[in-house]
Amino acid sequence: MNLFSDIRTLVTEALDTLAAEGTLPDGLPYDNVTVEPPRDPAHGDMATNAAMVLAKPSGLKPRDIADALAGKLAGDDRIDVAEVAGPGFLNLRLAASVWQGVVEEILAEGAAYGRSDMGQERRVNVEYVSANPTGPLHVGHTRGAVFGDALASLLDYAGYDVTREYYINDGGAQVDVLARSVYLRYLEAHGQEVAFEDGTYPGDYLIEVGERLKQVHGDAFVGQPESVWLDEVRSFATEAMMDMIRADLAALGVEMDRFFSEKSLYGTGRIEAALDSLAAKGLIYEGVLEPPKGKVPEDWEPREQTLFRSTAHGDDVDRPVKKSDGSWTYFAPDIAYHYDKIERGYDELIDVFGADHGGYVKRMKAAVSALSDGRVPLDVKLTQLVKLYKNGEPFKMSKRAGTFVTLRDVVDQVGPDVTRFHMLTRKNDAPLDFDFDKVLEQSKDNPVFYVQYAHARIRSVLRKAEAAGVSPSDTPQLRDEAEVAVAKALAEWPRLVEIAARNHEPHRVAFYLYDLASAFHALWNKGNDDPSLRFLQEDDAAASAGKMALPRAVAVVISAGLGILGVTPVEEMR
RNA sequence: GCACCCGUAGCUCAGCUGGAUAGAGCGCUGCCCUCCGAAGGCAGAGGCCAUAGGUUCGAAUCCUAUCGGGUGCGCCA
Repeated sequence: MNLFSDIRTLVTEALDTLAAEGTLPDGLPYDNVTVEPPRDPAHGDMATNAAMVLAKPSGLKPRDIADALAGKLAGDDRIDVAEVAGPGFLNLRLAASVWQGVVEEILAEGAAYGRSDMGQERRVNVEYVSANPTGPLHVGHTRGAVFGDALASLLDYAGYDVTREYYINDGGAQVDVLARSVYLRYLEAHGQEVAFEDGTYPGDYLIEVGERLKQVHGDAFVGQPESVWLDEVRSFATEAMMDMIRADLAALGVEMDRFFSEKSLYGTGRIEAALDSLAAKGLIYEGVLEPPKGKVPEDWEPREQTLFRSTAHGDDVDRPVKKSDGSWTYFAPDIAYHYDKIERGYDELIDVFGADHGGYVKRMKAAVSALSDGRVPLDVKLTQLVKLYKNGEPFKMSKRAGTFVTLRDVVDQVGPDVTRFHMLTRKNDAPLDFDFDKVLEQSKDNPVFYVQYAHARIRSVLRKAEAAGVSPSDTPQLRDEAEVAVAKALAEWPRLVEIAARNHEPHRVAFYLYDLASAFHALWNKGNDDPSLRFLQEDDAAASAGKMALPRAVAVVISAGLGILGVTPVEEMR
């Protein structure tokens, strides 16, 4: 159930009636008719712009339409007052029974309240993290992981059929570098002195991998040329890194449905097939790119390459798919990968990248548009930088100095719940401050705490009620405006889910939960002054029973919201 | 030079498919705090929504230009 869409239906039905009666012309488009909460609560509970939107197509004055509409709506028992205001808004004040009904509905539906069928089971592939398998996940990956995972859950909640996917970049030169680095650690494990030159990964996390390589292969690779060991060491090392990455993700509570290997695209004709598909559409050609305007690279020289005519699908310049030596650019397997996703039948694709890959968006969209003939939309979400702080002081990261902060560092210090919630307290494309101390602070300005606290308070009250022998009623009595305000916040949840899902913006859920918690805490605080507003009515089990309904409904919605964010609601805060 | 993202209160940021008098937290000012669960509560001040045009009944939101910040820009992924 969604109160806003219910009322909108009421409005459009009233419009139909007016049309049938001849007050309005037939066949007016209702597409732009909205029913929203007005910004100013003094304007009522809901407002519709129907009269203004329909004024032009009907040739009538907005106020005349609004007056007629108000007359129709006033007859519905859900509407207390319908009044015309401003340029033609129709403000609706809903009956008290409506808000009571919302709470009853939530208690009846439980976790299903707020779920939407908006997605119509359309298949969506959300690709996120996709970090190179050359080391542990760092903070930047953490944000992408949290964002992608919450987005996937949100879409699932909104009725989509979601696949969570990780693209393993195990086909390029960087995994050769990884293999050589592990080989050095392997030699080290055999007691040799080694030097880590530029172009190798000196990280300590490879020491163990070198030792395990020794355990498996003994000294078989010692003193041997690269041609002997490279393939074996590369796959050994890549798998070791992916094991580590999977464990990192698990620590954060992220579980992928599928890991897709870039390497699996090579030597299998998959890349060729994808490019053939583009070639068949006349989008592949041999050509020479113009040098970039302004800042020309020093070693620039014109060169003929195999190019994808991405400009035909909205890109700024055409993009090379082959290097001058004939090997694929990194773009080629990416095209093949997205071709694969399209062939697997997804209705919609979402890629989550770090903001430093922003320059890659247009060509990827162009590729998907070309490969699917515009049928499959690709949305690319970029996650901005995470700035780390400790005690309010910027925390400098340096691989060299060993102060590199990994996902594991973060999760070990503050836990997965705090990490996840805090990472969603900003829009994905806004930079995020992450202070190791502040995110653990128990105060109102820490949304993580504030929302959890609301849930814990409710659970505490319910435990006390149970101990006092109160059997909670499903029928609330909402008398005070603070109680009604909470019910109104609850009524917004289904609508919020759809807005957040439509925009691919899970942070909206976090902000909503903060607002809901805020309304709940306000009611609680009011109970401090006015005992009649307390949930537990001393020595009055019957009164307490009725008071339990509202907080129970709040707990249901907070749990559902936190569930989307991947955060566990707590029972107590001690 | 070009592309993308951003520019909203002193600070950090929300702001729905365009909707009415633009919101929250911090900070600031004032009052309250013998309160189911302490990690406080209530109220107030504070804005040319970067700037200038345009679209329309209506623009923080859409379009154009300009200014400022960030990111990226053919053989790194």
